Amino acid sequence: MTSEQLSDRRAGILQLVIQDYIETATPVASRHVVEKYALPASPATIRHEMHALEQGGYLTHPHTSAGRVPSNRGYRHFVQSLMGHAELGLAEQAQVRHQFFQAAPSVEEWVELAATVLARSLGLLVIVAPPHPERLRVRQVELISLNELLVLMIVVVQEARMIRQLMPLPQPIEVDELDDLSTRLSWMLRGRSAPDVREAARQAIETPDTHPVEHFVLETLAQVLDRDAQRAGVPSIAGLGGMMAQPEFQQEPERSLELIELVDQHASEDLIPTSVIDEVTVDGGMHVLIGDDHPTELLQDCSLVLAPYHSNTNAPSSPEIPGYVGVIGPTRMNYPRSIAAARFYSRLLQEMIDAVYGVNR
Amino acid sequence: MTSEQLSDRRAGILQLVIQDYIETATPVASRHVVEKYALPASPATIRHEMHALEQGGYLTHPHTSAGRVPSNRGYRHFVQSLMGHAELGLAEQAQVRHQFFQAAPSVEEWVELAATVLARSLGLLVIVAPPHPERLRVRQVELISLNELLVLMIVVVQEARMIRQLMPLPQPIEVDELDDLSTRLSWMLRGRSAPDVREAARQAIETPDTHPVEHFVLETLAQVLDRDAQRAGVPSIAGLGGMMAQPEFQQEPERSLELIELVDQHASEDLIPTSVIDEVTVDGGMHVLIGDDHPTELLQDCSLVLAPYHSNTNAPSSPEIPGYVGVIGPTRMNYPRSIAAARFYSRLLQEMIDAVYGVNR
DNA sequence: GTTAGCACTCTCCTGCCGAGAGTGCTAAAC
DNA sequence: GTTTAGCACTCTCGGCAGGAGAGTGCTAAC
Repeated sequence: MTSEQLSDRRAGILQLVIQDYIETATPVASRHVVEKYALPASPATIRHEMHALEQGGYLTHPHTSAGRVPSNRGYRHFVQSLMGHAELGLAEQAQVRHQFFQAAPSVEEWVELAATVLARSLGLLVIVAPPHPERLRVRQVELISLNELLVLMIVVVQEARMIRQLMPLPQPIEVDELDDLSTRLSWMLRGRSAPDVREAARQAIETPDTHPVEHFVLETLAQVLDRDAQRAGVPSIAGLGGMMAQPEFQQEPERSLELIELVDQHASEDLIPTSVIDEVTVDGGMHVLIGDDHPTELLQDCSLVLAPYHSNTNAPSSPEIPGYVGVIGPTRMNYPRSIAAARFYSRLLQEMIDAVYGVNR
Repeated sequence: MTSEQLSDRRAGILQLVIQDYIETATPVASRHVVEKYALPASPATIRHEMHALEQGGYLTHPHTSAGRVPSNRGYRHFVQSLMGHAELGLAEQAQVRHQFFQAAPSVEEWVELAATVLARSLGLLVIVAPPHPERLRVRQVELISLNELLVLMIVVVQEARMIRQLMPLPQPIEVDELDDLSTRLSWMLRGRSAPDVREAARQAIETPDTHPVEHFVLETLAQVLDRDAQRAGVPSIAGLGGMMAQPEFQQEPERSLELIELVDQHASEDLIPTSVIDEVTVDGGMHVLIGDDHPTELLQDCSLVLAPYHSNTNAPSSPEIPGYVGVIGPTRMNYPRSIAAARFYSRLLQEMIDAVYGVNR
């Protein structure tokens, strides 16, 4: 029953109601929609149709004498069938592109820029994550003694990153022993990643003659490889201000507070769980989660537009965790614009990264 | 009249009222303070004294039948005369230090860490800025042709930073002309900073034979030097969640929203204007602005604890803009703890930066 | 199938009242 | 002179009633 086809007029009314509600954020009345869009029918007729749409689960009623509000089902139908395919205006595209060229060409910079610019243009919460290698592989290890008990470890990894780590030693070590250690580690660990390094640490502790510092250094190195792989994927979050200015958050202070805390703590995993990202095909596939599609309870009344992307930067030997552009807003958000923008930004990021860090390098 | 000395008892009562208000965030009544602190006097007597304190401008009344609330003047007196000198507990100091050593040894990382950890421990808004050179001096310029009209400029500056910039060219240039240009610029601009580069650009446009791209590159270079000097000083902001959870912000949604927007846009200059920082002596001098001391209207009901610090990293030739640890909270904030913490973190940052990036490098 | 009319329902705003909390004042006690 | 008890006074806050407004649902006529 609830899966029947909608008549053309009924679908048209649904579309108008949704568009109007997206615009005004107030329940839309039958009379209002008739007057605003000059429909060739009376309010009573529209009421009739609205009633039917409510039966079908596309609209709801906050209370007896209020206008209609789209339900999650209504929004879903709108996104899948009613809304056309939109692209960002060319002028806007050009302007955004220009800003990207102005910025320093680093992935973190672009990710940050994408989040802030997109958030400002949509007035919603935006989370942008860079693509990053699943694990880092050691190319070279350098150990520099700062003083007797403090060593600076510099690790160059094959993924064109340099990692530094300060290490307070558990016991002193001679400078030339340290030099010896670092050349030996560079040779021994080239091309290896964290699990291998952990294994080496285990062996070091079992081998009787090794200096105790060696085990310590290996453990730290493994930690540092993991940590930096994580860090390479840290997303930027922006647009909290615009989001909190949305009327739905003005009403509910305690919900708002929870959201503010998540953003303050950069808890992007709570906003876009990895389970959600895993479900999405990377190649140009957009994903729209509406209302209770979203696993996080806090975002039950929100929608998420997700545009994943990848880069062609990393060697195929090292699998890559894709990046994404995510837009979070009330279910009442402007879907056509948000979807178009998320798609555009994700493609732009991919393009920029490939152009500068890509194969020709 | 308002500057008379307070009797011991009166000062004691003021202190109790302030402590209690800091704790409970509700106006404190005469009866309440007598019972809670078992004072050897009746509520009527305390009322009498409170009245006198109100005459002196140390306390206020939200309305006739409410308890007393400290005024800005009251807080000021508390901070200057009543509150003792506190330091952070040794256990906490050790724990924070440990976290700093765990982190990657980069100034941005430490600044970020300081902001988040301090914000979490105080439940207030924290802004931490790194010290940074006023202007950057060129050491070397590298121009790499990515394609016919796209060049990647890499600038190594004497302040041990590497800057990259993508440049879409206004017109094509031969690869060997480009190589030639980069070696000439490296030689010509070594040790120069943005104003000198601007001057060179001006001369290039007046000299007839120079390639038009040269002027363009010089202009971009000057911009990039300025931009990166700015960027080196970008502060970290954290603790919005804890701040918004403070009762004073629960009441006033529109004020909260403004603050959220400032934080969302990283508008640290609006939160701690440079004029405020300029007034503060750097060497260990703490600054506490209470209530309307603060120039920003939005923060009239807030206080700011400011602990500036500098590094010994940069050459004396290049003057340094100091860093700071700033704590922003309602005037009702816990001053002893906030001041002790800001002092500790600013010293720790200075220590860490000097140890790793300091003179011995 | 469409429409006008009308009763019905629900929200929202306003004003009102009483309880509660705390003070300010006064007069008496120490 | 200081301290205290007592009491009137003031202000806030929560609950409640009532009226206006907004929209619907239904019914009967077109």
